[in-house]
Amino acid sequence: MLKQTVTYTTCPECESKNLVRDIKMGEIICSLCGLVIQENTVHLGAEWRSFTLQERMSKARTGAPTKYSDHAKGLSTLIRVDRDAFGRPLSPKVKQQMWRLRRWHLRSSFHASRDRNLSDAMNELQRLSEKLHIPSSVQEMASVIYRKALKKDLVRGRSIAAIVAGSLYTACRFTKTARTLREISETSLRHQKEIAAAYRLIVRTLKMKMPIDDPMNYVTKIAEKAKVSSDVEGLAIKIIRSAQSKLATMGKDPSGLAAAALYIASKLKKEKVSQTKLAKAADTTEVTIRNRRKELEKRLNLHELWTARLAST
DNA sequence: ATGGTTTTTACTGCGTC
DNA sequence: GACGCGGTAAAAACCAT
Repeated sequence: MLKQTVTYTTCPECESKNLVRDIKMGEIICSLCGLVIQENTVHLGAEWRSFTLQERMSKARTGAPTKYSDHAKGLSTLIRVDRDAFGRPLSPKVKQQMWRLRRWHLRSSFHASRDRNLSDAMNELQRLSEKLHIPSSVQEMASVIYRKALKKDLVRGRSIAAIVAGSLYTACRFTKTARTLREISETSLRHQKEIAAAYRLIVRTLKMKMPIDDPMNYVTKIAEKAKVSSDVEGLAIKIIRSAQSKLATMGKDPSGLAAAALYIASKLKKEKVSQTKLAKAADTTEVTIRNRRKELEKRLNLHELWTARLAST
């Protein structure tokens, strides 16, 4: 098979310059639309592929719901401190030595279990990041968040995969990387609710100050997915901005709002984009787009839309 | 647990290509 | 007919209390 040797600087699919070289997978991908531009060398990821959930579950060695509490089971050999092998009481001096030994025993196995937890978690994080094409800097941040969560004992009694997904989502939100909770939960082994709970837990206990989920962050992603011109995209951004100043944006699904803004913009520019397309790109429904559109057109009356249009043409 | 808000699902009629 | 568009009602999901 012939290898493609052309090197790109922009994504041929969406014109984005945001290309990422993924060492592990040995390929170059567009971090916005996820297109794999160049597949070249060694593939260091998982050697198996899976097509159904069941298959994935059975093949995955990393994502198994290993519980933190399992580690107690490895500790069947407790060192006794009060009596010797014949059941006779020990002298205070020996007793003290035994306490020390016991403490080290506990401590070392604790460390071992923590290491295993961490390596499991990092494997899972790697898997998710590959599938979702997460920029490595964001992935790095997710791993830091996970370590902090581990230190705060948040993983005990919960599934590692859920906390990992939660950490990843937190990192995405924090860095304004446009990945929805649903996208993440669909590639994770855990359910969306569980991951959302993990996210809230992480934010709360680590006292992270999160930036609000800005519809603006989704505009470019949706625009490129639905193949909308950058002209329309710019207008959509203006629409959202003025909507935000008019406080018409709170409590609403941000990606739905972004899609509606794009829809209005495309209509104003007579560049027809169907609701269905936008809805699919935004991972929402046509109804939501219609509702947002109605609200937007009501709040920012036609006059403003016209001036916005004039300003951009 | 519950009630209020938002999104989704499913179904409708209308116009156009 | 197929498609896009707009609306509605009811179910489901979400959130604060």
